[in-house]
Amino acid sequence: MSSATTQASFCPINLIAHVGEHFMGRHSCCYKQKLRKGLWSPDEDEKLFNHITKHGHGCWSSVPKFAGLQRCGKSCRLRWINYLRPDLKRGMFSEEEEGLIIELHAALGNRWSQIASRLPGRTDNEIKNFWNSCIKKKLKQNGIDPDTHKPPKEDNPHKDEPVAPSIIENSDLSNSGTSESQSLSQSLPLRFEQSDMALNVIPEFSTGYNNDNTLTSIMNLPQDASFQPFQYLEGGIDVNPSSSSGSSGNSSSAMQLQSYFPWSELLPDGGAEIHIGDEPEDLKWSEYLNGTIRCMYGMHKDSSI
DNA sequence: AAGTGACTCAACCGCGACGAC
DNA sequence: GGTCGTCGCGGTTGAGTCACT
Repeated sequence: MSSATTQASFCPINLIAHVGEHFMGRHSCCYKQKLRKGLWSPDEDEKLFNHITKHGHGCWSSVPKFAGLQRCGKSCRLRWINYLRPDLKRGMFSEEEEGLIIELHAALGNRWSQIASRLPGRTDNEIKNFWNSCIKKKLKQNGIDPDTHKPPKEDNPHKDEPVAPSIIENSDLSNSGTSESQSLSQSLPLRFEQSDMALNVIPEFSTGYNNDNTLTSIMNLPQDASFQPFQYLEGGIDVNPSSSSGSSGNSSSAMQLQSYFPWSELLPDGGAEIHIGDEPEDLKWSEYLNGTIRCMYGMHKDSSI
């Protein structure tokens, strides 16, 4: 069920029938003031929307009073943020958004508000629901623990390796959005190998945000002569096997990578840095991201997230 | 048509952080 | 330093919907 189909009770343009009289119990504060709780009626939505678009929300606790609502400020704030805000994006999550959510969750954990801040038009609540209802399931189906972003411990060939130094504690991404000028120094050791995979050499990725708020993934290419970047970055790219088969070492792989991703940069150590956000618009984002995710998670080529 | 279980998602709840006094 | 009010966050709940029998 898409959010679009269920959010029909009100939209600023369209008032659609909605059954409104719900009193499901009250906050203590709401009880004291005999405030309403539960689902919002179209009338309430309209009052709140009109008030905030005219006057802004200011102090949330005073909003219900000035908007003529029998609600607590907290409830008004939630309704505005999750439903009435005009900049909200509606409908299903795109593949690109889904991939980004997974990547950000790997870095940030359940910090939904920070994840939401990287997805314009999406709310933390929406992303949290999407994660819990869809992505978790898909990752499990692909043999990935959604909490650790790794295969379950018993199947993890790297289980004896030190656990990724807490991505959350160490990553710049974990800093609350106060400073977007994070460097790219923190690594996300999402690297593992599965013998039954078509892809048997998994490059290691690091991600972070640049000063300009673009997301960058650094792919540390393996020191392996057999590495062919397009085993990983597949999708929408015409891979010429003869050109990649001659690759010897990560340096040439990186060069190949850059020849297909001209906005990427070669790094001094032979790796390549991909700037997500700098790519030409005509690139199929989903295809690129799919490749990235498969890469990060070491999925079988044919598996889908 | 009715019953049931799975699923989705809007909204609630409780808590911590923060600032003002 | 203590108290209070406000805000924002993450976890949880439960009504509504759908699919299946």
